[in-house]
Amino acid sequence: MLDIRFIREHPDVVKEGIRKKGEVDMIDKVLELDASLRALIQKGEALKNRRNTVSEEIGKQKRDGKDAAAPIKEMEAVKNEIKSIDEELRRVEVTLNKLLLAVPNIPHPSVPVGTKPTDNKEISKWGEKPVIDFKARTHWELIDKLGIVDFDRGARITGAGFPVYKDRGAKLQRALINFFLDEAVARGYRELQPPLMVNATSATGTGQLPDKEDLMYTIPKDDLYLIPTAEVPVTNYHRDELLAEQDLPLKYCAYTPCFRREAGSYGKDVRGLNRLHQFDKVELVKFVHPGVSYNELESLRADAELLLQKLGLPYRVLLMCTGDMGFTQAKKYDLEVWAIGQERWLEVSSISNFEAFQARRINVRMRPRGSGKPEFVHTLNGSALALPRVVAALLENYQTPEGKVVIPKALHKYTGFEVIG
RNA sequence: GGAGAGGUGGGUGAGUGGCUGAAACCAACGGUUUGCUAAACCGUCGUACGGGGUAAACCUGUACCGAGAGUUCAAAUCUCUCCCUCUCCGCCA
Repeated sequence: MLDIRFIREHPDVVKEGIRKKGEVDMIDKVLELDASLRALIQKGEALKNRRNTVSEEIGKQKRDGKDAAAPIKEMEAVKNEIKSIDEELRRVEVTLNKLLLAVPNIPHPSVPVGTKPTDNKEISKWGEKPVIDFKARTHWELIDKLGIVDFDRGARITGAGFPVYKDRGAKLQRALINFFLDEAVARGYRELQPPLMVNATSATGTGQLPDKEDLMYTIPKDDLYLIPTAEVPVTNYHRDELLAEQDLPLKYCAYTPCFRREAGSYGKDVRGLNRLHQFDKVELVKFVHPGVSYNELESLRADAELLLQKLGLPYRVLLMCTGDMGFTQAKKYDLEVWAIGQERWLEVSSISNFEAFQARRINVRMRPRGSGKPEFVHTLNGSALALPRVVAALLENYQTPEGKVVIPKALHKYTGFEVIG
């Protein structure tokens, strides 16, 4: 959510930002509602002022034993007027709020303007694509051969996109989760284990609701949502809190399964582990001072990149263009890892600065040192990392001519084995 | 799921219809003292949205004591509904 005052004072900047993201511009309507809301507030407040003054008078007169019938009569009329203005005000407020929740975050000036994947800017690359003298298998071919993930039985148990990991496949998952968490904790992130279901308020706070409801699995009977990412519960961890400036930045990491409906996906995108309805991820979340959020974004990116480096997986960093960014983000990087079997880049991390967009929705502020007024913090998050595609890249890039897979050294102490197959 | 107790400012916690935006304490912040630290003492100290002020200061209005509705001229305070927390019982991994 954007600051209504900012919208009021810089409508053109906001409209430009919305246009760049390719979203619907409802700013004129917002301004119109805002103006009538403020008119109603002023009218109502004048009447309430009258009510308060006269009521005080009545109290005084009664204490003095005087008759107060006349002012009481007057106040009955005022009371009704206040009530009808409040009702109208409420209606306008609800409409305005609904609209404001649907206004996207505006992109940072450094974000390239564009709508297509080719408008994303590659800003760096790490590692060399492996060179091999045999035909590389895809990870689903390797999985089939090694028997470490069972898609068919998963589909029988639940449905497509819910694989069962087994034997060394299961152990590899567990190893990666532990590796990612240990690395995060070593870099100053506090480990949280949050709920896997959230209520509607939390989902609205991070921006999944109202517009992305179809992304999530819902539990209608209890009015809950399965989390699509740990971002949702972890960012809401400090909802409605006033933080102390000296406690910032607050850095958290959390491992959770993630649940996504992914309606409408098809083709090679969904082969094997490329896109699942349930997958594991370690997420990093930061609450930071608004003045330093772009530095924090870079260090968050570095934290995620380090994992890929330790795993020896070649990757590239993309600065996402305005059209490829989500509704809530001001700036976003994607990390994409090279998978030799599929000969394509796989997104394994998405690292974003939301500025105050989420903080305003979830009402997380910090009190500046000294006597300043509370300010909204900035929130950021990044995957570090999403497991299935890391597994996919690991299998494909570290395969041997015989179809075995060598485990990178950084994982040995977590897996307890050095090769699969 | 059943019974009971409770939800007040950054925190603890007073407050049962008008003089309460809210005592007191703690924390925080500013200062005095001190060789430094600590302690002690003095002072400041809720948030949001308006209006005034060139503006910081400051003055002023309204709202907010879990959420919503109601009673009343007037609600933190009375009534109802809902949410949450705690205790006991039941069920259960």
